[in-house]
Amino acid sequence: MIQSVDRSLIILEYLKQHPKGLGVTEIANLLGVAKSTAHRLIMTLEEHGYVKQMEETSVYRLGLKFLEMSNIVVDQLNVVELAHPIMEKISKQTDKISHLVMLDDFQVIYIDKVETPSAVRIYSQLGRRAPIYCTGVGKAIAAYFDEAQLKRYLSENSFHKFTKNTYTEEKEFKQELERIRSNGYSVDNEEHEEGIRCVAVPIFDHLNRVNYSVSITGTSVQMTDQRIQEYLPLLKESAKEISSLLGSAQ
Amino acid sequence: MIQSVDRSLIILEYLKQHPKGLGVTEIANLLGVAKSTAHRLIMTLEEHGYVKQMEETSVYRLGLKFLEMSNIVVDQLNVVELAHPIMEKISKQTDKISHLVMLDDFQVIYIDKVETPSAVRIYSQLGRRAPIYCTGVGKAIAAYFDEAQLKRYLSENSFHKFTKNTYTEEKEFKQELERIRSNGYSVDNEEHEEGIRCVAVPIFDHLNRVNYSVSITGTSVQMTDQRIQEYLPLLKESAKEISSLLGSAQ
DNA sequence: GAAAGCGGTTGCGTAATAAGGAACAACTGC
DNA sequence: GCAGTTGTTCCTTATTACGCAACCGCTTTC
Repeated sequence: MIQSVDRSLIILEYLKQHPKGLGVTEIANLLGVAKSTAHRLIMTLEEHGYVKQMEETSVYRLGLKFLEMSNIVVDQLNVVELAHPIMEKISKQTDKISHLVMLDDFQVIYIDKVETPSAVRIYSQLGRRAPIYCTGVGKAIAAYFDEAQLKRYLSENSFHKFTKNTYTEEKEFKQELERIRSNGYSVDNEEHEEGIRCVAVPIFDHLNRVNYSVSITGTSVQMTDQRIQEYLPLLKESAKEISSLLGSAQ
Repeated sequence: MIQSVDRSLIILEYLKQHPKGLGVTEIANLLGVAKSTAHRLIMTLEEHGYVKQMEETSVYRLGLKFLEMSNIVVDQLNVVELAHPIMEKISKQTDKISHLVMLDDFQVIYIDKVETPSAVRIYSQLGRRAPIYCTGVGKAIAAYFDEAQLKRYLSENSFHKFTKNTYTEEKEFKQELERIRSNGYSVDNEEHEEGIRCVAVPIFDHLNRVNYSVSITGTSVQMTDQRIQEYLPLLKESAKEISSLLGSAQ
């Protein structure tokens, strides 16, 4: 591990956590280094566009370079290109948001979203990470973990209670995964965010592994059990289509 | 400038240019350093999620961390949140793509996009940079450069000819900016990409500066002059609305 | 109006780190 | 089975990153 590279990336992490920006002195204090050290690290990040100094306040914020790089990362994920038109169909037919997520380091990360103008407004979901155990999209993937993977997940994860509906017992969670495998879909019953419900199904790849899932998301008022049942055939068919585009035999 | 930080960010740039990924030896060769040096730089980037090693091929690619950071950057741009519902209205009423762009280092960068399922498919525009002189969105901003700014832009810019419609003469370009100020809108007449036309208008901020613009984009078949005239009232009204949300008196 | 304090920035000498080389392991191709 | 290549690890040393001091600009206080 190279200390100065590590430090510069930690600066980026602090700026992530402080959206209004941070000054040189604050960054030096947070990092535990001299102001001149912090300044030089920041200057190097600024040179490459990863940070930007605000004109009036002199504080530094994350730079637009991340948008560029993000664009490239998304382009590398061929599942996004394959799934997008199918998600547009889902969103149009249900007038709801459709999300595509990917498993990464025992969390899910939102890699695409399609919405309609009247769909409930949830901003900047792309790039957002979320837990597995209390999201529909996460549970839809976890249901297909192999035994070793599930064991490792459960040993590393802690069941934080986001809402009154969040599962916090390992046994309950395992039973829920059982139900999901049986039903072929999962539901986030306001387990992660109050007022938000979604239904999700897994996407299988050419090796029949599940690293992605696709969902329909709405408010808990909109997403009644009956409505979910109505949407399920479309969602399952869509996931099947995406899976087959990825080379799955399922 | 800290050399090892600089090097690690240059590695990211190489990975941006090589979407299929690069191995340690290739990166070392491109950087002109020893394999062990390259390896340690890459390991540090990987530790923070900025690169990821592919399982089968051992090559490194850009990591998902960029999606996360991009999410934060977009959240910091309040113009995106303010403009988005208005862009949805534009896209719905015109059945075309609406783009929001921002000026950055004498280029424009796409910071939001709204599309409909039947709109022409242009992937991963978000985060993409484009020239000012041959895009509707860029010209809509450049038309409002002050004299010093325009002078600096013209001294730094080179007029690469993307299509047969691209302006390559400074005089022609200046005359075009004059027309845009007079008309209150600009048109990209397949100047940047063959087959793509757009109409764009500037967005004024509270200091009456123009750092953003919003557009309607479609194929050249769809975006006839007549159709553009039809769309203009909606687009101008929308830009006015966004401008006033940003505190502009215009 | 002057002084104190704070933040951002710069330059220099030195301590600590980053760098390269060598070696090793794993894999591929002939 | 061997040669070649790539990725990875460890150790010594050369080079860089670091911290300190000083400076500049701005704001606040007296």
